[in-house]
Amino acid sequence: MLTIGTLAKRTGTKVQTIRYYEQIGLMPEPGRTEGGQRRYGNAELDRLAFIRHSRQLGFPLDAIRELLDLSDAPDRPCHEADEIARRQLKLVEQRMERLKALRAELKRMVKECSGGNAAQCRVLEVLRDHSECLTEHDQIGI
Amino acid sequence: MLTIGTLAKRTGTKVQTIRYYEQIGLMPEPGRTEGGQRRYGNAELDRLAFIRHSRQLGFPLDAIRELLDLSDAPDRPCHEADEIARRQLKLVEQRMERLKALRAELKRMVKECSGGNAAQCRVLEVLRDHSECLTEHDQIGI
DNA sequence: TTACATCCTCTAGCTACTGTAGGTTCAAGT
DNA sequence: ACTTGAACCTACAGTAGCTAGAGGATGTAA
Repeated sequence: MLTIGTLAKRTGTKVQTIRYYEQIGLMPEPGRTEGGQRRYGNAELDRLAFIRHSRQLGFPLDAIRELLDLSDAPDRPCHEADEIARRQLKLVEQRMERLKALRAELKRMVKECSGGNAAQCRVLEVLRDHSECLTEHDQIGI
Repeated sequence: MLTIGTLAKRTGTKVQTIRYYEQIGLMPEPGRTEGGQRRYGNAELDRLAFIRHSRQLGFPLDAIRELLDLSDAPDRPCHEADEIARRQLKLVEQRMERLKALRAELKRMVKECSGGNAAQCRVLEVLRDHSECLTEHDQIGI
């Protein structure tokens, strides 16, 4: 049986995060000692590892919830999981494109900084005037 | 004089966002009509455009605050602005690297999906076991 | 004058956690 | 058996950067 602290260490999670996952129903309510402390088994360890790994791949908690449901029902066809992964892949690719444009713009800003004072600063100038942009970057969420 | 709605339209901002910027001190308190409605001039339009453009380039509000301070003091040397931009560029480059690794992993997951049912699904399997990863991806914030 | 779009304040909610306060329990050492 | 100290407990507040809604006031054109 594992304490919450041990579980946290094994999965690279903070203790509070585990309690948070329990609160939102992503982790089950575990057994308790007489004194009221949580104790976990291997099933919970696996489940948390799954959650953490999915998070590292950028899946939002909602998607992870769906994936866990699928994982709990081995008979269901897997194209749903595939679709969730494809959706995530698409998102990642969109983010990459956006970051590429931003990087180009930032590189240009930094390169053109004259090193004088703020009045002539190209960095500030570029920020002041969107029309100077070489690239399009129209949504804000990165 | 511009109403808040016009200002919002001109800068591609939501009305609530402008009020939020005022609340956190990023935008100044504007003049009001007798009835209490906000009215803006061109200085505010420029300032908001600056803020929005900086946000689109991924600068956090704190950095934008610093940039606005610099922008308000044309005599200060510009290396501070340059440094903020460089910091942002570095962040963007880190994010790109991370996304590249994630994309590789997701592509592999999707490619190997057998199309059977959840029990044999590679997507779920890869998520279950981090050791199957081909790439390292250890922080969560994307 | 009337209609109605737009404005106002205030509050709560979103994601995914993280931190803190104040108190309890567990396990190891003596 | 007793003490000590790390780890646990709950509950609440805070983070970034907005966004949405309620319920009511104002501005403007016909």
